[in-house]
Amino acid sequence: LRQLPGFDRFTSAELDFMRTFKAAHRHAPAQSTLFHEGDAVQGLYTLFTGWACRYRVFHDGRRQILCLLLPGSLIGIEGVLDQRPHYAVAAITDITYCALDQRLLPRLFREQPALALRLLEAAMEERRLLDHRICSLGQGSAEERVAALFIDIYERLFRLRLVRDGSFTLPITQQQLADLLGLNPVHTNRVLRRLRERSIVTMQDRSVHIHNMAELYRIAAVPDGASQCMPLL
Amino acid sequence: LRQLPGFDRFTSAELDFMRTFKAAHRHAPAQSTLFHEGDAVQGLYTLFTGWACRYRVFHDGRRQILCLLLPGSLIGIEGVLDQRPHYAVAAITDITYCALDQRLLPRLFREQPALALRLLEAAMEERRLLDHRICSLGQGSAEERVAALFIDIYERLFRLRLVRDGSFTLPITQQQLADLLGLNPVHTNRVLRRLRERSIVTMQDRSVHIHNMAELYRIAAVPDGASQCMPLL
DNA sequence: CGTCCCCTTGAGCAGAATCAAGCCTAGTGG
DNA sequence: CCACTAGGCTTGATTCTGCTCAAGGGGACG
Repeated sequence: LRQLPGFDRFTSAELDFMRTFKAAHRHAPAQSTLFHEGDAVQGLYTLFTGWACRYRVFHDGRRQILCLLLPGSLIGIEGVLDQRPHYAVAAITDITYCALDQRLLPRLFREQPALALRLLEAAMEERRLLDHRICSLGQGSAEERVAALFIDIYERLFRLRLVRDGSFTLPITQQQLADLLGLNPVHTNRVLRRLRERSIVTMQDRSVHIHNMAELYRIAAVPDGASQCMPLL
Repeated sequence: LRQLPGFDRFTSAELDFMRTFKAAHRHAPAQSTLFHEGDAVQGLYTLFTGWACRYRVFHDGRRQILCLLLPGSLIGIEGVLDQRPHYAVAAITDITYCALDQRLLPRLFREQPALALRLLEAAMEERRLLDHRICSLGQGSAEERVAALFIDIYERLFRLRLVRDGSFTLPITQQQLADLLGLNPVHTNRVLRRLRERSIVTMQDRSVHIHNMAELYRIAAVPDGASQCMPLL
């Protein structure tokens, strides 16, 4: 992970600092829950390998997956801020992660301001993802949502060097996909079929192949950064 | 603003530090844009009075309002992180805001770790709001979304002491309400009518009156913190 | 071999979008 | 002072996207 651009900007002093706080290197099996909504979180985690997600469950069983967590994702900051998380975190695949000592954060802010700033940057990056998801859920049709999600995942995996020839593993069920997209699993399936029939994307055996990236972007209708200067009506 | 709980936890040294970086106290008229998507943001703002919002516009004119900004909200952190925002910010009402010097942040992290930590807390609080919105947009029916949004705004205004007897001003049009909810304005109107006819909420002349809070909470179906311990299927 | 989970497909329904028209208020200008 | 306009709100009629219910197929695993 350290090899990757974006993860390589640590000074050796910063790395030493982190190591003193590294409490444990753990792993968790697929489908296990790291913590529930309202639990006291007992540490700050960094995901090393595997997939996880943040999610919320409603009284009646509906579930919304808020965010996919990929290698490098920080998990459970609220624990260190003495808050209770309003969401749960579960491993999707088997995962390995690093657990940092809870008392890290105050010292980190005092002694390693550059690292602290990095933390804020990470939070802003996550906000960007959440904003995109809100646009997708609020304005997108089913097809647009699926396209936007695939692009979102593609781009994150690309930066992690986990894409080969427009293909990547996506170890989630269609049920989970539907919970990400705010769609019914049956309808999700139909949308996937249509995208397959039009030779744009196929999703099989936990892996996604993008055959027509340009068309996928067109469907997703993502507002690109340089876009609109429209007034607020 | 300083009087309010949550805003009163500053030491005088911290206040002095902030003041040295306070570049200007400005105001902007209703409907004006503070910055567009992709603009270089020239400072860090704190909203003092009035309402604003973060939003994105699609190629085809669809618009999603990401977040309402209320007094106390921090605006434009990415400017200080040398990033371009992926969203625009517009004033809804006339607003006044404080502009802080751009070079504040690195020094703040070096010299005022407690303040820096506060910044991270604020970011986490905003993430909580975004997570709720995602749940609302992804899983909620039109009625649930409206109820959840009213509760969300109610709770934020309550903390700002801007609620009286279950009533508060909400200076937005139904069009803008629809853009927040990811709904069609026509349908939004119909939902409002139904809630009015059932004596739950009325929205008139830019102000909202909640007549039956319990029922509103029931409709919103917000997953409460203490809730579910369900597995991820 | 049977069970369980996941994927797939069909039929029918419902919630929300779209299209279209009328109303009310505030602001503008003759 | 009044006609005119524009924006926002309200309502009806119709369409369609996505949901629900239901059933069958295939692979993995005990």
